[in-house]
Amino acid sequence: MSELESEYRLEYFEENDFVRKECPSCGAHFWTRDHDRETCGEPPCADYSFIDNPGFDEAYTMEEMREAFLSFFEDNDHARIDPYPVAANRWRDDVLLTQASIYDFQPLVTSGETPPPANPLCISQPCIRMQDIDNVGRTGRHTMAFEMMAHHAFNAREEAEGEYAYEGEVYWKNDTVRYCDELFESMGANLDEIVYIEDPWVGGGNAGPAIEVIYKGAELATLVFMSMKQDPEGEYELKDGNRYSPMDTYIVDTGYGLERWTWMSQGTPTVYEAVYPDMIAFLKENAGIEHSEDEEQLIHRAAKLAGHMDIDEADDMDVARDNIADKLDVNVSELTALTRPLEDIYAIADHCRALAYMFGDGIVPSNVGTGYLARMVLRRTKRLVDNVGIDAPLDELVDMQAKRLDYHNRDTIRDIVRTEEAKYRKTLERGSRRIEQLADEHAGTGDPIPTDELLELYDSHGIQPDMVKEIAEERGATVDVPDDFYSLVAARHDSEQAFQDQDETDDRLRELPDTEKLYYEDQQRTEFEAVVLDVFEREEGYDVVLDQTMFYPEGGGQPADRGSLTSEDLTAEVSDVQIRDGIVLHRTDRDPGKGEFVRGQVDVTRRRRLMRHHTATHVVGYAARQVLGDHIRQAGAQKGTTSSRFDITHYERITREQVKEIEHVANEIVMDNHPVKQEWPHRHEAEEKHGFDLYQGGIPPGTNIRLIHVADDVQACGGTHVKRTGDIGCIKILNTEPVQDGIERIVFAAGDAAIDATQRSEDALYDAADVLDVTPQEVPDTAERFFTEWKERGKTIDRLKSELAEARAAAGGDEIDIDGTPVVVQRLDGDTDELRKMANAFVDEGKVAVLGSANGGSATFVVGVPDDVDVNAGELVGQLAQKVGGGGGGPADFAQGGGPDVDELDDALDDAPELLKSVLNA
RNA sequence: GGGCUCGUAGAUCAGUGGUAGAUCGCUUCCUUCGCAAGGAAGAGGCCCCGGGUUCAAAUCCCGGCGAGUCCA
Repeated sequence: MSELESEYRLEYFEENDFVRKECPSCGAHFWTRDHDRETCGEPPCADYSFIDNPGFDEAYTMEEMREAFLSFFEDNDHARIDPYPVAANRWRDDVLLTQASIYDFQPLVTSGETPPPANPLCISQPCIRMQDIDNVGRTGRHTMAFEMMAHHAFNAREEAEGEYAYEGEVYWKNDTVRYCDELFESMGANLDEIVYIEDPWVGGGNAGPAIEVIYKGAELATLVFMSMKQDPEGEYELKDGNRYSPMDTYIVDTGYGLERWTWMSQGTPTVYEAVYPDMIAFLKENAGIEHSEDEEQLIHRAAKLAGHMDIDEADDMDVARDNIADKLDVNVSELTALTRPLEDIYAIADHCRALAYMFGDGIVPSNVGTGYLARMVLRRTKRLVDNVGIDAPLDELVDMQAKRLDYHNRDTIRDIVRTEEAKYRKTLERGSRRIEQLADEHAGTGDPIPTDELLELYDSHGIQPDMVKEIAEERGATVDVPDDFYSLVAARHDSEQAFQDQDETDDRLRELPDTEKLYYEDQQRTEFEAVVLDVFEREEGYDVVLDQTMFYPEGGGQPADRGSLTSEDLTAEVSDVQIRDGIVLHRTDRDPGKGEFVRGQVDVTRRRRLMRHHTATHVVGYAARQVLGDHIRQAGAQKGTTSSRFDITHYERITREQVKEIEHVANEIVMDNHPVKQEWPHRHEAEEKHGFDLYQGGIPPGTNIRLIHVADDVQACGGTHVKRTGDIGCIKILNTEPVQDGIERIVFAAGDAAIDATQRSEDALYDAADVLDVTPQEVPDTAERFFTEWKERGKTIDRLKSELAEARAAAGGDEIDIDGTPVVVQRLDGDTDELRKMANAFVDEGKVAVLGSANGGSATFVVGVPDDVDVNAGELVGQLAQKVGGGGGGPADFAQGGGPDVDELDDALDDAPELLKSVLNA
């Protein structure tokens, strides 16, 4: 780290008479104007000194503080940028949630491939961090949801001119620190109390020097100077043990916590009271929490020490609590009783904000991805709400935050919360029953409920061990939750996933120029001429590279075109088309020859069908959004020639009624015959105009992107489309199915494929009608009638068999007497059911029944024995069945068996009296 | 995406290879002025679907469909 020391010797520090010091408590190096300062000033090396003693001239609300920050940087020539969604997986696939403002510009802007929306810029980016979830509410300063205010500058080294999407240096370290100082100054802060701690930053393959900004005990900002990338040959070894080397781009990445700044300006006991005063007041009142003057005092004093309550840093929460109680000279349990409900309330307000962000940005609860995170937060919040005794419905609490955040889809958000809450309630009900059952089993034994059971309850049924303890102990069972419970859960899941290697790039391929894509110029044309630039021999066939092509390569869920390439000498069939780094590869069965002129012919019928389905996909997506709500987003799509599937995010099953409505809306768009337009605007222009909903099928790289307009629907899309919606013909939804929790699949057909599909289902109906000999309209009623009749007949047959069995039994059989016991041995070819009924009938008359049958190619025996006769039916059947090459068994009073040797049946029955005799005598 | 659990009467669930069950609910009757409750009788099951193993599958095996849950 010492290698980085020079990185922090800034001219700005020198000019303003800062001194560099080492904290005697934690060893960190820091810069300060106060030459007498000793510690770094950050908890646990110091306490908060701004509670009840705000660090700024005025108290700001969160909204005011955001505006103050952004306008400060606007006045300093930064462009103000609108925030991005919290669902970062909408533009990158390496993370789920937006955790910092720099996430907005990774990876394309930070790497220099795409220009930033402005340079320099400022933003206030909503973020969600799940890592600190256990600290939320307790430390007074941690939140899961927060806004990271930031200013960024994207610099490129002068040597690298022209290689990146931005050039030269905007500003670097000195200006960044100066801005920070000036911002503090504009708020009326005491500059002598600001501490700049040296704290190198490493993460995500990048690194650089960084400075933590501490004021009155609170970390208010982090200034990161991202300038290095991971490199095994690099000259710097950083704290993660890896080596790093300088990059060509270097980026100012700052983070100013909006909530902390607001808190600092108000000096409330906790950050939560500063940022959600109304909601906290509401929750307190609803939960019936009131404090006396003395209690209020105590809470304030505890808050100043609460910086020590950090699960990561303090070894143990209880120790930290003890510490605080000790310093305040009060009883720990008293303090806990006072602060615990407050901590829950703070967490609820924070969690509700996180949920509002998530659902507001279109995340749908699920068992995977961001949806799962949302579900976890919601369930946790629900537990807290119940715990602290708040009776307001959860959707109302979330709505309070959604309203404050000004989301326009509040009805959907509430609906999602209610649906999800109901699901959780069911899970809890199921869980309670399971626990009660388990508790009753173990209550008498004196042993605690086994840990395995606890693990399964949690892992397979989502039941918290706390809940098991609570319910089970009420029923007199003991529960020991092991301390390492969650690591035991983790142990059940340890399976490594293999990473796929990237296929090596072909050097010869890289030399070739990008293929000119004629299919974008005129999507209706299917014939073209081209020059063969190169031919690669593959295991099966050839990959042909042309200078230009009409063939659409597989992409965006649209399958590749097929067709042929014809030269003077031969015609090669094109069976597949792929694109690699801008070069289109045509897979053919013959080699047309490098340098040849060829005429390309795309399979027209196939292409037309694909185009219809592709445009139809946009239309169906738009219609689904109209019918189901704005949260609908594409979660995957695959176009085909006979049908296409389109996966959408939705929180419940799509009903039949909704399907019909979607179909109507979609076909109206078709009938209105809207033009389908394409354009290639600059990506920033497009984003500004249409927002992130543009990127339904993923984010394309590049400065300009292709937009497809279908009626009011706009999407970034690289596929081929029909000219007007009327060309689709018609759209028929064939099916909907759940792909995973929170994602529904719509299967549909367009154009002639829709007709084909409709005809197929009609055929099925007609065939069914034919079988039933009724009209198609009568099929449902008739089917129901038949099914009911069929069931009734089954019952009738059953009854008749019983009656028949009784009648036969009454008629008596070849009854013999063995040692005073009446025995009937009889062959009667019927099914097992009949034999059983007859055997029962004989037994009712006090007779032993030995019945045999040859039915369906095998021999069957049933033996019934009255209670007062000492014969083991199971054994007897076993012996009889052996004679026909099979086996059998059953309880002592009633048994069945059989075997394949039907011919031996009569002999076996003949032997029955003898066998019986020996069993009786035994 | 991966792991685990579960699909049996209207509901909740027993049933681990040998005659499909319990509780609640439902219907009818009795008791009651009426209700709650009680008593008696009864109806109600393609044991999720399709294969396989077996003399025999609700039960065991494989596949599918559906539900739940945990992890990334």
